[in-house]
Amino acid sequence: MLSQKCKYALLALMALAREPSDKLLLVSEIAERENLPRKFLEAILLELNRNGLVRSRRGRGGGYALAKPADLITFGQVVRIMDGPLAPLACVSVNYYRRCDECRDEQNCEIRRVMRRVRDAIAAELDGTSLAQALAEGRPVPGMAA
Amino acid sequence: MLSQKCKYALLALMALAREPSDKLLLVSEIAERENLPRKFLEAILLELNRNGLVRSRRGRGGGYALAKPADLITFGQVVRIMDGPLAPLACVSVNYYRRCDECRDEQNCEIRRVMRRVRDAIAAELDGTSLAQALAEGRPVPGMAA
DNA sequence: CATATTTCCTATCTGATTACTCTGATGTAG
DNA sequence: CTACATCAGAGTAATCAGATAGGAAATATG
Repeated sequence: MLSQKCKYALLALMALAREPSDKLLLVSEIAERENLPRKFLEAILLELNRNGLVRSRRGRGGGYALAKPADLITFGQVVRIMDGPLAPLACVSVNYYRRCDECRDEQNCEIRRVMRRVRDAIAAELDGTSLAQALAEGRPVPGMAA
Repeated sequence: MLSQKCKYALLALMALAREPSDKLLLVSEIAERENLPRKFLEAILLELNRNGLVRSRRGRGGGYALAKPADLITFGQVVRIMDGPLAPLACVSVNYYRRCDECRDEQNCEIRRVMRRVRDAIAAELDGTSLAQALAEGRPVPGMAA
């Protein structure tokens, strides 16, 4: 399960993705729109900023915007920043690999084989979906009957 | 990420799945073979027993065996028992559904839509793989060249 | 320049969860 | 009866989740 932090990050990023790329949103605006705790959200946006997903401007007229186009930010990037590995076991993680302490023969571990497939399935979805795509799915083409 | 508990449970179940269905293994035997903390494993097997995946016999000559054939025990069952929901968000969980507190319009949540696909992908792998299958993948047909 | 605004940064807090261990009760075979 | 093994529950230390608090730094505006 994703942490609240990660979910909030995704909600905030989607809110920014809905705006024109030069429009700055205040933390408090995002918090209100998405119904999120303001202070916590502030910390989250800070982290997203440090990781280059978001850019900010301080002082009056300041706020946050996406640091790059919404089709270049994937769910996978966000989850990895906020929660770490996508993989169900560290020993099948591509970006956060770590050997299992108890493991004697990693190559022939059946559980690992299964979990690798799970990891790949998760990564395929999350790395294959950008903020822009998620947004587009939500707003189906007008005139296209349901 | 799966908990250690869940990983240990899978390791223990795979160990049992390798044995003939009537053979009882001691907790200490499993712990030694799989390199797991004995007391912790004991608690885990107890939980698997309560949930009907494993059967036990006490006293001298006792031990644990699978409660049903290895092809009827799926990874999904084990993970749900030990760690709960497979889904990345509770609001897309089939077995552990819970609404998000901050959510205003679940039907139109774009994040939810993405996470539903992730959940389905995870569930397809985990519910689609039994202990028997995992075992079979590990032991490729002899005579079949690599 | 003064001031209001807004992000940036560090620190802290509380409660829950994780990963175990300990002690003893209960059941079973010989 | 007794050695063996699971069953049961409490206990514990460390970590993490989910926040909040308070102030420093930057910036637009008058």
